[in-house]
Amino acid sequence: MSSEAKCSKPQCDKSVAINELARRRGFFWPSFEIYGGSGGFVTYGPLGARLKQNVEAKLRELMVKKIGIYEIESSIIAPGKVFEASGHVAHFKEPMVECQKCHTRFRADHLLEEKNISSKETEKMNLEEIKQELIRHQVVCPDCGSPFGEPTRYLTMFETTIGPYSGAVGYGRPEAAQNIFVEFNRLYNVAREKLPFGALQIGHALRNEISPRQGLIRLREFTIADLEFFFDPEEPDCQYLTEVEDEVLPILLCDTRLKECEDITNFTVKEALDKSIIKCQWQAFFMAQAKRLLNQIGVPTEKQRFIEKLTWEKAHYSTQSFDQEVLVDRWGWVEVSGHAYRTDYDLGCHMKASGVDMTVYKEFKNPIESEELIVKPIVAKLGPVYKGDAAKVAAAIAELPARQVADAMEKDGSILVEGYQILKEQVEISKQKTIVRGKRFIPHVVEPSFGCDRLLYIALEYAYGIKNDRVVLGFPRTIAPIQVGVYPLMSRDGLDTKAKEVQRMLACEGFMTDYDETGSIGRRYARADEAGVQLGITIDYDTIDDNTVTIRDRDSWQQVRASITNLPKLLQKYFKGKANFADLGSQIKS
RNA sequence: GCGGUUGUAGUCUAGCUCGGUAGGACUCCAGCUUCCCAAGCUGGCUACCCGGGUUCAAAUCCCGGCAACCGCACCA
Repeated sequence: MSSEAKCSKPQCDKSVAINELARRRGFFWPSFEIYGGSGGFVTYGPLGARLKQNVEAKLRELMVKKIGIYEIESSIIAPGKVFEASGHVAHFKEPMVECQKCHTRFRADHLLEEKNISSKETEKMNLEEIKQELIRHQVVCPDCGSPFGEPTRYLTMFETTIGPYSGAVGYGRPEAAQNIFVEFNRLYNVAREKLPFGALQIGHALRNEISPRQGLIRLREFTIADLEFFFDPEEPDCQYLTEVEDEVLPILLCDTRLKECEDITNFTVKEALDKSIIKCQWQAFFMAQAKRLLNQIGVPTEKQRFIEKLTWEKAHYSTQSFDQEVLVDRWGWVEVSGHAYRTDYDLGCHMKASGVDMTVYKEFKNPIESEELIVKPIVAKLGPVYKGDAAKVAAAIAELPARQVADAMEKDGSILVEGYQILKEQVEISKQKTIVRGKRFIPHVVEPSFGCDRLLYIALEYAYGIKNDRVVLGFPRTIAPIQVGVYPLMSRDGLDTKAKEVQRMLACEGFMTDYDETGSIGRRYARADEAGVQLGITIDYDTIDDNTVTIRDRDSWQQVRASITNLPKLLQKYFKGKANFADLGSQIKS
């Protein structure tokens, strides 16, 4: 990952300003502060929790509602077998060595790889063997040339025991995907045994990072949204493709990357598929939806890109992978979603490890009829001749290809099987018609996977703006954590009572509302802007007379006047994007 | 994990050299004032990261821990 746009002075850095604002206004802050804190854990406050819900709702809207994906919710802890089968136990456990002098740490397998010992071999070694190999090849610290200390293994999964028996190892899931694979049979049943279908799980995942930094970007406990979409590899067409085929995807191709170049090539979804840049229609579809998701939480297309992963960067299960990245002020390009074509890898692994059949049955459109030559030993005739060996002889005959037996009988009238001369009359040769009506296979999977905490951070960063020296969080209206703030111009003369009535009415109509009566009206507008409150409704003395209010737009600071009676309908249209701010009421001259 | 820097109210910070338990600004809360963009006045709440040591006395000096920031490493 490149790390341009780096800034040495933390002051001029958006992330510092956002973290400060987030703490102060209650979007998020480091957890467990009263005990000194613990790195890599975060608590979302009232505004943050709501913003996160709204971002996740957007994801559901694009992925779940529009394409009929099933959503599940399963457990964070899983028995050891699950992650042994998936390959995570092997891949999350890295042998490390530390230089005794300069204390730099290295991956032992990487060091041995330079001595032509493949990572497959090191995976099988225990720590003592790794130590011996390091000594044998005289591997020393590449930085200072000093010898290494004892190798250790670092497991990035959280390990625990389930129940009181220490033998029952459990792991905190490092991704939400495995729950879906493990439950495949039930889900397939619920889907009434039809492909394609997808399942989504949004939930917490755990990775015991060595050193989490970068705030919300890398956490030890975080929210992941894994979508596993199952389809028949022989019918890979996506029926919604026309909805996205003109969507432009900015892609940084492997070939470009190998030239040490970061130039982006723009493809429409259609082009990318035609030119086989993206090999799977569904994967292209999800990439287009992912691009739209980021657009809708405030990231323009020119600040997004998809990176085609190089062979050695791809996870063990994937044949083609793209990472979706967004340009972030502090850290450059940051991954927000991964799009992997996982083939039948995961279901295959769980099938093998559990012994449970996870194939699906597909009926052919036209049953395949075939005529097969059958050679059947006639045991009644073999018995009297071979006595005790008869069964063995019969089995040996059945082992032979039918064609070979038939040809020999035709030609010689007999065949030599395991030293026995078998005569024509001792077997029955016939043609048998068989009808194959279908077959069983393991579905293929494309997986879009999102980091929800990163999405939230990015929504905040792209909303962050400064207008007249004030911070304004200009969220897209569909994700604003508070939709409507209600303010009495004065907190007396019945204006406050009226304002509370209006707030209550709007809350009952289903809007996210806030009420604020302290300080001057200007101060309250400023507070609201900083929290990203989309609209402000102010109750003034005219309201008492004619039941109208002013509505203020957070982004333009313009105001219009509308009747309270019309508010619910108007606001509903506005928040669904079916009305503009100017449509909400009559202009007010300022 | 390693090395460097740092840790004082919600936020920004003064005080630390040379020990005598904290001062400001903004925010927040209450009251007054104020008829639409952080106005003003009065009052109020709130802090020395945690633990240990030295000392009559520690925000200050020493040791240990934790956390943050910057580099290194790590990020299946």
